[in-house]
Amino acid sequence: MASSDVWKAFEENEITHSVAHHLAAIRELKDRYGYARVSDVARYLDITRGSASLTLKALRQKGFVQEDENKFLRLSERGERLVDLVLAKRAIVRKFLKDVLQVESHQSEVDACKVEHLLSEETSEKLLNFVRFLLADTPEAREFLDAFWQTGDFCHDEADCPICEDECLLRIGSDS
Amino acid sequence: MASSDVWKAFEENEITHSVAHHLAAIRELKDRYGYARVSDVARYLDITRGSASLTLKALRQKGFVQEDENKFLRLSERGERLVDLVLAKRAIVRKFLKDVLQVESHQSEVDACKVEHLLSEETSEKLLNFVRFLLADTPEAREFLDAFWQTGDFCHDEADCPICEDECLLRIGSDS
DNA sequence: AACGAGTGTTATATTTGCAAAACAACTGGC
DNA sequence: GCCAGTTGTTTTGCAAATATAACACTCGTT
Repeated sequence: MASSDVWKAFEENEITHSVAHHLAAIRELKDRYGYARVSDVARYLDITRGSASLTLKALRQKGFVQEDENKFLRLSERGERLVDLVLAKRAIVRKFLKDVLQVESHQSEVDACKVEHLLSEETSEKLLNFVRFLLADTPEAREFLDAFWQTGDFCHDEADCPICEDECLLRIGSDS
Repeated sequence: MASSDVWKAFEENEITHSVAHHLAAIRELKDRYGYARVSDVARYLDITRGSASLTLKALRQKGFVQEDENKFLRLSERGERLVDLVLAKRAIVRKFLKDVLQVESHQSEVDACKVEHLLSEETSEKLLNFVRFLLADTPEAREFLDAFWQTGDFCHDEADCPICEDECLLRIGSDS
């Protein structure tokens, strides 16, 4: 009666959504303006300096962030690697949602941002490969995508849907 | 300097991960054993009865769960609709990860479970359509999938990757 | 009638992420 | 040199989501 291991894995993520964005903020600010201080991160994320100060202190203690002699922040090696992974995942998902599924642009941003820090390496690598293959200019990919985009809604008929053997994926399509 | 609206949208979800699983537990327990009480939910989720009691009380007050004269729980109309959506999203994502991307089975479960309650309706509907189209037995889909699965790793060469115009999706593929 | 097991609730504590406010340190203009 | 503005920290408070522990109720057995 215990399928608890799966859902409890939710907690066991390397970082939280909040932390991911603090780290990404440092990356972005340094890229754009050449430096990132606590206040800059706070402004960028639209939180108070106090909050940012606390979160960033924790990140310093965990070794993701380091501080200049002049209070300038930078990512440690670990921090860089982590933010690389997170930003890559965000980009991959966004690309997939926007350019393949053709989800509306802003919604793609939001959805990608929500899941970026939750996907496993395996999933994101395979999704990356998939998107690359799909958007490469091979005949198979082109023909498939053309057919898909042309079709529009494919199947809202519960009876002869080729997927719904084991579970019904259809309630989401019909009402809601 | 404020791209804060996107990442803050993370908080504005209809339900939390925890709530999604409490509701799903009621659904599952009623399906399997015919009833669901606070204790059953707690056992199923491997949390204490106290926690389950509090969470379920909140869900009663929000109108997602109702209580029998004999302390038996059941989902309200709204609760049923909500859990339908969440379980549909979980199933869609799992299907995509497992049967298209060929992510390892348990990892598919975990990743699907992590994002199930975060995806927008638009994204999940479009993903559903996509998966249906992919797994339907049309020549375009078959040929495309065959080609994809046969290819294995597609492109780990940063130079001439057809996707990486605007952003580098490659760091995830090369090191890590 | 009493006892023990199972059940539900409540009281209290912890953690996380944020805000608000108070404070000290620095900076630049005058 | 001084005053205003900016910066970083700290303290305090809050809300959500858990946990633990203590308590009360019900029921079946003896």
